Amino acid sequence: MPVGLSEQEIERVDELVGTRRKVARGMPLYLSGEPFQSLFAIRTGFFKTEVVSEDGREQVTGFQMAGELMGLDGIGTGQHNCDARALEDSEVCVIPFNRLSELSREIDTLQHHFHKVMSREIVRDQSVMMLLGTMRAEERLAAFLVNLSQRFVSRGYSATEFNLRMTREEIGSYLGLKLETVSRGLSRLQDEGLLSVSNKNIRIHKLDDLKKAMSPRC
Amino acid sequence: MPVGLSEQEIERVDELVGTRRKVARGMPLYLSGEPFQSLFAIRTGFFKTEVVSEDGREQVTGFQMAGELMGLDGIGTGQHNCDARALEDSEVCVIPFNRLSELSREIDTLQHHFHKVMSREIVRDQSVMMLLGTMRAEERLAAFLVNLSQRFVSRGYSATEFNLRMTREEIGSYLGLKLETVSRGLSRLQDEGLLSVSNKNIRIHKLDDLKKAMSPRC
DNA sequence: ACCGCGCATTGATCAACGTCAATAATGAGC
DNA sequence: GCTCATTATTGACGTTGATCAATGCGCGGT
Repeated sequence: MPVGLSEQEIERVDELVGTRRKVARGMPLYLSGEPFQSLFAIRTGFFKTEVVSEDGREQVTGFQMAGELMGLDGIGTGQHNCDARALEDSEVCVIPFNRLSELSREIDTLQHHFHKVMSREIVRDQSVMMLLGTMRAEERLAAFLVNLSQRFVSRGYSATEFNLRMTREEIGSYLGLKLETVSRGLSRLQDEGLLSVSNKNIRIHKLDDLKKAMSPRC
Repeated sequence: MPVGLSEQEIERVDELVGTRRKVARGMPLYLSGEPFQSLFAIRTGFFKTEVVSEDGREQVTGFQMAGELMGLDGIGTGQHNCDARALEDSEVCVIPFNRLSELSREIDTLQHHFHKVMSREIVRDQSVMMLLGTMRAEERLAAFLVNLSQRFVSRGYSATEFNLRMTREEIGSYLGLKLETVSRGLSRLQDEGLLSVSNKNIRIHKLDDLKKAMSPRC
């Protein structure tokens, strides 16, 4: 992942991320409470992370796709603090954390890179807080779809046509809404002509207008 | 902050956090968009952090008190991504980030400690996401007060009697509520006999019941 | 290809919270 | 100590999204 390394350094980073692991759709990569030992970089596939509170409430805290790092929440306590579950058959690289720590003490580019990744995770979480704290249902949905679109396009896929890997209920959990509200919101965006929904397939017709729909009503 | 260092290491960490800075009530410690250079550890006082979105929406993302670290959000982009503002006259230690990076490459206890702090920040943000996504107004308020109580008690102050440093509006922004809802919620908790509110002064009478009030209604 | 269950859509109703408004109380600054 | 602006409280009403319910559809598994 990091750039600007020497041949030799690249080799050492490569052997750091030696082992791989396949996770079948629906199966956990890790569960809350399990001892933390490794970070995971997604090679292929799609995951959700979910926290469960003491009183049984569940909340999806994020959806992760290829190239993204999972498990950062476990460093602080030495135990994973959320469940990570594959939304489709997936493959991850296993990154033993103590070896990452050692290596990042020697390769400062790697250290910087790792710090940046953690920091961006904090910023990402804060923007979700803003979404949950200030946006209305349809705005949240628009923001969610625009975010997905951008992440797909940065991976070389279409910005305007993609398949959702998660259910309405999971989207709702992530956005702080009930699944019915998600469904209604999608129908409404469709009625307004911004996109077409057919189950999990999304075709965005007016990406600009969808971005505008993230802001308070006209 | 870290423990288990040798005399010499402690000395080096001490000189890392050399300079201090006073921030008067209402003044910013840093603003969104400013270049990121340092982290800040609060010595005394009380801060809020606040993000402002493109369309002008504001959201308080946290309240920080003595011993807590601010500025982690700036590492990823090299710019601060939120405003940090003092809620009372405060003093912070300035921690130049590149020197922290260097030193943490040499002192692995420091490195581990720093990674844990960042990770805990991620976990904290996720629990706020859960609060915003799943809790009702009164539950959010109860959770907020219990959290404050715990943080005060871990600093040697009373768990049951303290002064809020922030306005109802700031509490509301943090909890995704309007200030009127915050005010009504506090009045309601008072009517139920769980606590007494007099402006910014809070006296918790039944901490256990307040904790129960964080869960869905009886 | 078929079956069955999980997932999605849509409608009707309701409660929670937001909005608007009026008033009261505080405390910061002079 | 006084004054004014800021902050807080409370009420009446409106809106949004949750809840309850019924139906339909699609996809995974065999």
